[in-house]
Amino acid sequence: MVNVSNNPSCRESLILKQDDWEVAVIDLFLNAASSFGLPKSYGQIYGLLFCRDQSLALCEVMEILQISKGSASQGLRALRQLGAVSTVFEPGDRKERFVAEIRLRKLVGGFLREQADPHLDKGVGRLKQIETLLGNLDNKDSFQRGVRRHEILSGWHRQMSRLLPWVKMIVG
Amino acid sequence: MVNVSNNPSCRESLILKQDDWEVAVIDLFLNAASSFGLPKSYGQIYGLLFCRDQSLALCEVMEILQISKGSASQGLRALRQLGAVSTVFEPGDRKERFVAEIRLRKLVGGFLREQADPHLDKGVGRLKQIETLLGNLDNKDSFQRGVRRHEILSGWHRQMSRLLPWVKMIVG
DNA sequence: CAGTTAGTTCAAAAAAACTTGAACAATTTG
DNA sequence: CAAATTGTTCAAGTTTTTTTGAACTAACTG
Repeated sequence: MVNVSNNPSCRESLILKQDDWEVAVIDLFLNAASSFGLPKSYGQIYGLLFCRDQSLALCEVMEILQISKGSASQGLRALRQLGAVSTVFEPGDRKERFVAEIRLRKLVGGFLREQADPHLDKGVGRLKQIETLLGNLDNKDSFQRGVRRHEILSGWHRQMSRLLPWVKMIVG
Repeated sequence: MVNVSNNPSCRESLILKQDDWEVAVIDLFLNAASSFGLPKSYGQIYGLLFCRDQSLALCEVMEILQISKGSASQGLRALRQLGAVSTVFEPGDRKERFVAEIRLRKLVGGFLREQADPHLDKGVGRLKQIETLLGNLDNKDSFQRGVRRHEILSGWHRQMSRLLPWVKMIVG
């Protein structure tokens, strides 16, 4: 096995080789990422790390997946932010190395924290804004209709807020 | 109040007028649609119908939201498919008219049925494919690693499948 | 049955999202 | 401290998604 890498600083040999099953798993995560509204490259990166026992460095991720430095850097940062990957420093190595978080509870928790919770918070602000607009209204019919809609939305908001803790619990 | 419409066949007067609070609600749904991975126009259309007591026809949706016939047609079809809008025929009117479904349970149920369930089903196929690829493998280490990953993914799949009925229950 | 009207379809245009890579900052090594 | 290494940033390029609108089908109407 020769060094597939063009970058002499990047680790050589077996680590840069992907098995067929790994390609399939990475593709699975690529699709999953899309359907969660995340860029495909995030899915690929997570999928690669998910497959490996050993941590990988940014340059290895780049070369195995054939993606640019920018994508790898941004993807790894976002995944870390989501709690889906964590960093490891190996002694005598300057490079930051990455491993996948594989506990579903942590993955779901991170996703909800970073994606769902902010939406619910923004929702509170939007509901307040709608109240304000209803306050400035003199048309009686429209006002009553608006109040009813505001009540419905508030109810939905409450139910969604109740749901999230259960999701974390059932998955965890 | 004059007829805002350019299309003489489309209903005139008050119905084409939007209040400020309606604009805000429509914008809320526009954003919500994006974050569920649906086109923004779907959110706008749903939001408009959500605000109204009276059913609206395709041409009214077009004119109020200032979107094209194609968008309105496709959006209404997709929303109906999701169970988020339903159609009404008023006697003596050839046009199909639309109203929003506002029961959260129905909305969530439709979304899960059309979006989540198909992904879980596809997941079964993907897991089978990975098994097959592992079968064709002679490298012992890679095989064992692949089997472990397959087990993890199967576990996740099972947990997600268990979760969905609960979501429908808690929201309903 | 010719003329309207309601609604669908889909190729092309527009907009949005994602990726790239070169310039940059920060750190380490000789 | 100069050179090398690691990683970030972001404007520009690419790809994907969404929207448009003109051509079309179907169904009603006088």
